[in-house]
Amino acid sequence: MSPVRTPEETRMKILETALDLFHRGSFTGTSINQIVDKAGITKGALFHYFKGKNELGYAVVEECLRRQIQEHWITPLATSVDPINDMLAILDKMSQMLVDEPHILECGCPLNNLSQEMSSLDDTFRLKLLELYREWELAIEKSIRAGIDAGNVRSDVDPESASSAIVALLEGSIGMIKAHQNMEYVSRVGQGITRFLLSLKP
Amino acid sequence: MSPVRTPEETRMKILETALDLFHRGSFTGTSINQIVDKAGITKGALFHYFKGKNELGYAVVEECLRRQIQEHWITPLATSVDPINDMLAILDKMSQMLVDEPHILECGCPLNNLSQEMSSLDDTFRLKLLELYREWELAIEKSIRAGIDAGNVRSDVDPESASSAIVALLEGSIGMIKAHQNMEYVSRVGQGITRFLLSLKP
DNA sequence: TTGACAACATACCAACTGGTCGGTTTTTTA
DNA sequence: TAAAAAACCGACCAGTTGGTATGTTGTCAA
Repeated sequence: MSPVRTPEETRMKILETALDLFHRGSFTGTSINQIVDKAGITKGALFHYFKGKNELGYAVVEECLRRQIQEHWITPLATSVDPINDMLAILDKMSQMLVDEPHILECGCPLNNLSQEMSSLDDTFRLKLLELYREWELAIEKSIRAGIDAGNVRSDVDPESASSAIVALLEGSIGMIKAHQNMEYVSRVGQGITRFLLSLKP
Repeated sequence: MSPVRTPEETRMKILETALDLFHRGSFTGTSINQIVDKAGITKGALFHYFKGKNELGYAVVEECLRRQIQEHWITPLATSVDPINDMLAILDKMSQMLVDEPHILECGCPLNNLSQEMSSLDDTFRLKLLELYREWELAIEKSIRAGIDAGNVRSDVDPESASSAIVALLEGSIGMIKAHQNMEYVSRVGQGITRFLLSLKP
């Protein structure tokens, strides 16, 4: 007989439901009642695992969002010596995600959304999100250095400012995509991103 | 004797207070009570001028935010034939604004904030904000065309995708600045923006 | 088998939300 | 100058918010 209580799964269910609702709506705009309803649990369970709504948000950042960044950016770039082509490949995959999961077209990037919403309201949120951004930027920065050494990136590129600009361009683009909500804009801004990345090639 | 009731001023006061609170906080996170308190008026006055909170938001977009975009981007670029240098000059002015009005460092761009927050929640908001973005992009696009004709921009630059990427990069940058909240990051990402713009030069 | 504790459930709370409505005061119009 | 209309006030409303207190149920070690 399978156990009726699976605490790890319950916790995960809460985190994933919260992530999804924060993504589709917003942190402030999502109520605890919505989360417990959609997760099929009760407030008692939620407050058993998380001290409050903010703590739940922090956990979503540190567990869910960190995993996503790791998976999509940090791991693929970890051993890259040709970051420009590798990033273009990642963007191709992302672009495909926009087709497969259309709600991303409307809802944007969960990391960006949460950062835009909470950075000016709660410093703990801001710092936790900033940490993710730093990890992301550093992964790109490191790969650019490797790319320069391997002769795949122009030697006059400054890895620091380039990686910051790349992250800013990507987050800005996904934000604009959310406002446009159509694939024509996606390909238009995609061309712009591609041109920028190619301009870093020797 | 000066009139005790100045309806135009009252309406403006409401709009400006709402803009400021939406900017510092968010649309959803700002209550009507906050707005009327800070504006020194009452709910009766607010609902006399605006049917509801959403209508007030729409008016903020169409009146306040449009004016800001016009003032900072559209007018300066209207007659430009050297858009790269002219945009760099605008960015210099923006950078100075970050020093003079430090709350922009924390609160970001009101247009970007509202767009990120409301695009997936309310289609009327999205379309009104999108209109502003289109005007902004078109102003840049037009100036790039003029720049190409005048020999100040590379002829292989696609004005459409380039203008989209520029707006995305700028909005992304101001969003990242909001997460970082320090001037070092501003100059770092500023270098990245500068490099991108200069890469469009012949 | 039995405590002890973790894992839930549920009823409840004060504070706040956007919005309404009847009334008063000022301004404009006829 | 009278009446109509615009400008504004503030008490009130039903619904929702994040959070709590108290209880019940399942699990597992001793």
